Amino acid sequence: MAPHAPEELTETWRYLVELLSMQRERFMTTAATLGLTPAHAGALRLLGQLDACPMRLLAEGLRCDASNVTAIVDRLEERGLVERRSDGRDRRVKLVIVTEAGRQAQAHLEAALFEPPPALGVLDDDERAQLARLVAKVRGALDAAG
Amino acid sequence: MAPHAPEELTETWRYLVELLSMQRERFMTTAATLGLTPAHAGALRLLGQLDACPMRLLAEGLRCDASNVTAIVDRLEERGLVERRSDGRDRRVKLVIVTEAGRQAQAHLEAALFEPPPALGVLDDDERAQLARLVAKVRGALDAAG
DNA sequence: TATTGTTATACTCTATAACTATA
DNA sequence: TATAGTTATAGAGTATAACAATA
Repeated sequence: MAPHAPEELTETWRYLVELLSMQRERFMTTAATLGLTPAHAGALRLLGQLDACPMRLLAEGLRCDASNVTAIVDRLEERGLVERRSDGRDRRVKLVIVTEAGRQAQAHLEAALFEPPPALGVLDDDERAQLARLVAKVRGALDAAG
Repeated sequence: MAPHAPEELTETWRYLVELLSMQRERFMTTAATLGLTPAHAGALRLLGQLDACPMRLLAEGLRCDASNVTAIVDRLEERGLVERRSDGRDRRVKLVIVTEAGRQAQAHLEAALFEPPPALGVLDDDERAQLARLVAKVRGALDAAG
């Protein structure tokens, strides 16, 4: 680790932060287009990682109280994006299932979040490879640090 | 512009987005440490760019209704981070002035937002220069696009 | 008449506590 | 007794409308 960050790196990082801020706005715009608040969009996105998710688990993932999840899933269900289904083994738990329409909404949200911004198109093949290598190296350090 | 983003770039961008997410948490943690909600912290940060900011202008910067700014500035004033002062020329407007304590809080928030994460320390001088060049190029395209 | 900041008010989001049905 | 989901309710955040002072 460097003792303290060099000026040059600070400036570079600042631009990256600005670039990524625009990405966040893109996500919120996409969510609004789908008629979803950021919270609802976040829930739907989280559901993309599990086939059938108990309400309780969803609350944990969203880092909010379980009582809120009821309203959030209500809303998503009204829009036909998810369905509630009983769990066969434990009749207390309700599983949230993403519908086909929900899958499409998820795809839009994922694209808004993770699709590289057009500005990256100015990089040529070599530069893209360079950038990929640098980011991979940083990521390696990140994973090692936990 | 590339016709569509190559897979390799998508993966690179995804890691960058993850890195920024951690940065956002760092900002919120710092805000909480200072006893500020994200909204209040954002207001204080915005005030760092102007010596004396009319309430109305602050509302624009925060992209919220002017009526909210009253409560936000009230809170910041209670904590001794800002002061309200009348404008000499137009007696309708009140200027928000950042106090010395406010300046210190601003510095903490700026650092949390823009200080490069420790993971970037794994890059050596050459790699830092490479990264700076690539990001500068992307930024150039971004500015050109508006 | 228009504008700045404020207040009153309503709607949303989120958290706590109490309730139900299961386990 | 403990747990999953729900409901009732209270607190913050944010928007609209009406108001007083000033332009």
